[in-house]
Amino acid sequence: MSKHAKEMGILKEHLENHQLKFTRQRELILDAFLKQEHITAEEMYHQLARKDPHLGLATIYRTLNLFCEAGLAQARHFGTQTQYDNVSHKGHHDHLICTGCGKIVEFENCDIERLQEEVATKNGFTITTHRLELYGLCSRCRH
Amino acid sequence: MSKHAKEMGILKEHLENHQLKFTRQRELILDAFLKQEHITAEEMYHQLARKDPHLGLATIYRTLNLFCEAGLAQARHFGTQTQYDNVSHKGHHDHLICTGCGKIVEFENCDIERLQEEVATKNGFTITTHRLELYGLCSRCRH
DNA sequence: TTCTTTTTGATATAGTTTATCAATTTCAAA
DNA sequence: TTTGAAATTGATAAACTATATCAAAAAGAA
Repeated sequence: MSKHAKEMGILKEHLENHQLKFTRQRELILDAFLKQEHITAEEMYHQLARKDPHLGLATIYRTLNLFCEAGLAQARHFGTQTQYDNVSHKGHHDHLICTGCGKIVEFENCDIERLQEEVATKNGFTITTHRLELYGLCSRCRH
Repeated sequence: MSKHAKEMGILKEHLENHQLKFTRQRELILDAFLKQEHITAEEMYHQLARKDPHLGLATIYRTLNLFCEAGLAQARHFGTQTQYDNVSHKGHHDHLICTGCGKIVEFENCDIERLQEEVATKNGFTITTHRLELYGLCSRCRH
């Protein structure tokens, strides 16, 4: 049994529910993906080229987008590229980012999460995930 | 005197401090920009094409990036395009995004903003800006 | 006005992601 | 196990966004 049995199960269920097929490539890409916190399609392409030189870039893109639909990944536009975040690694923490030195502090705040739910409900939405990033200066950079 | 005298002043000061010149195009683009909460370069290109058909797309990009440097605008990667947010528009709004149909609802929540400040202060940060995106399904896509 | 520097518009280029399509693979049914 | 319809893949073309290039035009100080 694989180390990633749970996520593999989520993927298989998604595939079944959408008349999609379980392939060697999808298994390979999921295994590689779950080892990362986040990765770009290009990075994964080069990383997997060693294991399977014939794995095409288009397949990587298609598969990572599939993972997003299955709820295993989350796309995030960063600079000019798209980062695919590993949702299972992520937990529920948000980020404080210092624009001076690049320092990143993770935090969790239940009250904020509760208010987010409130806003969503008020607008008829059901939240599956979210992203909160606070940009500013840390104490050292402010001086 | 223009309706956007304050922002025009900020731009002119930035231009002077950087040996840049005040041009008809920069004035035109700033006027159009300040009427929006946020806009893409492409949208602005089409919008201004009616007033000045010869205004090039490259100039729009250059100028919007200039506004970012002057602190008048803020770039935000959204979907495949870059949104240029109007900073002078005080009520910073956040986004509810439907992963089913792509529908986007803007919202504002003072309580959330207050809690964000709290978190930042606790960690020694001073927030200059933030990004909050809630992903989920709208009422129509849930059914 | 003159002259130097910056800017502009048109377009080429770079870089990322998606579309296309013949060949291959999957998987359920026979 | 074999068959066959449907989905997937790999290679590559195409679409798209944003930046680079460069001759011509405009800005602004002298």
